[in-house]
Order: sequence, then structure tokens, then C-alpha cells
Amino acid sequence: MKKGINCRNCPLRKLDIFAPFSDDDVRFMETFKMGEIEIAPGKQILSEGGDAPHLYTVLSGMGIRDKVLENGSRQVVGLVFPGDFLGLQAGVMSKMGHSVEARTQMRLCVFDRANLWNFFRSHPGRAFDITWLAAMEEQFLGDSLATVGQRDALQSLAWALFKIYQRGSGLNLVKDGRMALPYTQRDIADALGLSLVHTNKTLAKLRDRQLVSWGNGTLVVHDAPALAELAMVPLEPPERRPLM
Amino acid sequence: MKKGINCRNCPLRKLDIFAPFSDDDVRFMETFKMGEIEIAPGKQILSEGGDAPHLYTVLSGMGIRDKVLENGSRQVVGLVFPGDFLGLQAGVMSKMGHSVEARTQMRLCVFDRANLWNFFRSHPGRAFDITWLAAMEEQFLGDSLATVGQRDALQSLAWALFKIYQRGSGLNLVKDGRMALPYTQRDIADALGLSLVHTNKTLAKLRDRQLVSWGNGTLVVHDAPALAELAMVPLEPPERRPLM
DNA sequence: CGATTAATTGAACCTGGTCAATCGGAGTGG
DNA sequence: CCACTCCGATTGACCAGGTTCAATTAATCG
Repeated sequence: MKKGINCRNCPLRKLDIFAPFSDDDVRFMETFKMGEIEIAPGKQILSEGGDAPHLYTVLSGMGIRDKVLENGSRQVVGLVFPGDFLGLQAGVMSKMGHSVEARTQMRLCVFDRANLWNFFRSHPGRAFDITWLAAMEEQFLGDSLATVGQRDALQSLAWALFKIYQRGSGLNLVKDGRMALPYTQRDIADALGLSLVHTNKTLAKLRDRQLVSWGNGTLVVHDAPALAELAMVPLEPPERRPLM
Repeated sequence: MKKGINCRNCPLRKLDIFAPFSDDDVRFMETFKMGEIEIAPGKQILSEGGDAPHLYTVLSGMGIRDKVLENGSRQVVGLVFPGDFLGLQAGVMSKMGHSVEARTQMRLCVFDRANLWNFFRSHPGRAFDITWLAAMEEQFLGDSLATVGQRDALQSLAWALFKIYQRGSGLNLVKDGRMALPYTQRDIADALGLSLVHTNKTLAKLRDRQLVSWGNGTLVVHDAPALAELAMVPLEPPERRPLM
């Protein structure tokens, strides 16, 4: 018997940012699931340009998606949070467009890529959900692009921290306006196309304005509405989404 | 009988950047297809934040995907070429993350969104292809993000023009190193997060270096390998992809 | 305790933005 | 056919947001 395969009691399912599973879906996911693995901080999970035999759903921990250019500069294309689905690009196109690396200890739910096809054949509802997730990712990247392309440094950081806070809220990671944020300033700088130095100074500015502070691995949001306004994003949380 | 519904003779199918259809797929697409429409230059096809009753495949013409921020600035998130599939975000999430607008006269193949679900149920292969396209779009946006975030103006422009040239080549739009490019400098500036003025000056620099020239609606690539090197992208064309 | 990594701060510099004026082509009304 | 207008492209001058360089502090670790 495979161990730890019990989707029914998966703690993520209880969160209401995730769409509910039918009983049939739960049973099916249990057959699709191969097991779980633990990843240590700093370890790479998927590699840019590479194929991958597995797909993953993040159960806990945080990570980063990034790609590097020939000249060595790095672009962070996304932060990885619990509930995120990893490896879809390799799953359908046999080639990842970015790498994924753990930033904290992580626990992942492992699926066999070879079964993805059966998946589409036997469970169109779940296939639809996968497509949903891909479209969601596309939408998020469009937002990121608009940030890097059009917002100035202060607005960009406000946008990033607000988005993080919003995601954290949905995942019950926020207590009292505070959440753990295990990234370095360099990670965020590389996500926003800013230099590390300027990111640091801009962070100080946000702190001075009493909007957010981030230090010692903890993000504290003091004024979410003002932050959202500066970031030019709606205050409302995003819609409910599928969980694989 | 519906008019103009003949996927078998679709001119796009013949191009070998597109994966071949099985006979069954052709028949099925003909039932999924509702008809075709013509769109005039400047007309909006899909609207950011809106839902949409239809999905489209571009048969001919070019367009643009963009989104605008509260402060009025605009980010172009992609150029639309023949073979592109439009409206997937609204199709699965009921909300577009960007608008789509025609830049030339366009002809679109129209699908009924309400049938998307049957689609997934009865033709898992085609559902898989849709997911492929979504993942491809995600990958492209990651590249764009890396461009806007990490490349300087000259590299960015080289990247954009080379990508355009590469796509044009696969679509047989390039004759003798030249292809029609119906965008304004503002469009490209907004795609790269650059000002119009600086885009113009950078374009002049590329022209002086004898790499590419673009004017009067025509793009001329003089030295593709050098352009690709400046842009820091591999010279080889992308893999074959599905066509809806 | 030396070594390494992250955060912080100051100062000089530069890529790219803003402002403003001009030019050329296309369309329009007279 | 010409005057007028509008829009996109082009160019020069000036300015600033953000980068780069450099040095210091703080924390973690073997």
C-alpha cells in the first residue's frame, strides 16, 4: 500500500479559495497520486528547458519559479505557494520554460506524468480544471508583465507585496496582518526587474509610509486598502479556483 | 447548411509548424465550428475583464492583446497572428485578463463557448491540445517578462523583432527577408515597457547596425543570426504546435 | 573566530523618460 | 487641386528614476 495517499483529508481542500471536489474526483485523484515528497530549502524541483517525469501539487512550503538569460541575469516569473500545480509545461510540451526551486522546506504531492493522458480521457472535468489553472497562470503573468512594464518601483513593490498578502490570506497564512515570507530581497528584485539596492530603498519608503513592512522573514501589512490603491489593483480577493 | 465550414481545406493546416489533424479531429472541428467572421482594423474582438460567448482561431490578419492600468498606461501582452486561439481565459474562467483588438482586417473562425465542455468530454485529445496552447502562452509570457525585466532597450527590441520574424517565417509571411508588420511604434513600445521616443531611437540604432529595419509597415531582417545573438535567444525555430 | 550571505546606506553615473518641435503622408472639405 | 487636419515617425534638449559601485552592519555557520 502506498503511504500518505489520502486526498479526502488534504488540509488544502478545506480552504474556500479552492473549488470543492466531488467524491468521485477525490477517489480518482487518489489513484492518480503516486505519493509525496519532501524538498529541502534551496533544492531545485524542476529545471528550465528540461522535461520532467512528474507533476506536483504543493502541499506546504514556498518556492520560486525563475529563468536565467545567457548573460546571467535572472527573471523570477512567479512565487510558488501551497495549492500551486507544478510541471504542466513539461507535462504537455515536454519542456519547462522556467525552473522551480524551494525556498522553505516543502511537501509536494507527486503525480505521474505518464498518466496525464488517461486523466484527460477518463476525467474531462479534471482536465478542464487543469486548463483553468493554465489560463490562470497566463493571466497572472499578464499582470506581472504590466507591473514590470508600466508601474514604477514603488507601485511595483506595493503590487507584489499586496498580491502576496492576498494569496497568503486565502491560504490562512496571515495572522493579525502578519505572514511568514521566506524570500530574499534579491528574489523580489529579480521578480520586478529592479536592482537589489533600489528594491531595498523602495521597501524603506513603503515602511516609512506605514503601508507595509517586511523584514526578518515576516511581512506585516499595515494598511491593505492604501497598499492596493497605490498598487492600482482591486481590493477584492480573486475567485475560487481548482485544486489538483 | 452553414457556410464556409470546411476545416479540411483550411490553409493553416498545411503549414508544418502546426501539428497534423486526424480525420476524426477534422470532422469534429467542423461540428464545433460555428462559422467565420471578418473584423475591421481597430475593432475590438474581446474585452478585458469581460466574459465572451465565443472562442476564435485566427485564420488571417494580425492583432494585439493588451491591458490598461488605472492610471491609463497600457501594456501590450502579445501580438496576435494567424493560428492563434483567442478567448480561452473567458472560456474557462469567465473573465478575460486582456483585450484583443484587430490591427489589420482579420478573419476568424468562430466556436461556441457553450460547447467547450462537450469538447473536453468527447475529444480528450483536442482538450489536451487546448491545454498545450495555454501552457505555450504561459511560456511565451514568461519570456516576455524576462525581456521587459532584464533586457535593455536594444536587446528588447531585437528580441521582439526576431520573435516576430520567426513567427512570420513559420506562417509563410516572410518573402525574401521581408514581411508586413502592421503595428505602430507605440504598440511595440507598450509591449516592451519603453517610451515611444526611446523605441524610435533604438529602432534607428538597429537600422544603423544593419540588423533589421522596420518602416512603412514592412519589417526587413538583414542579419537574423546577429539579431538572435543580440537578443540572447536560440536561432532555431520553436517546436510544432497544435492548431484549433 | 573567520567566512559567507543578507540587509542597508551613500554617492556618482547613465539609461531611458519627458517635453517640445518638426516632418510627411492620408484623408477631408471647399 | 489646394488648404487644413490628424496621426505616426523622427529628432534634439533636458531631466530623473533607477543602476552601479562601494563600504558597513548583522546574522548564521562550521
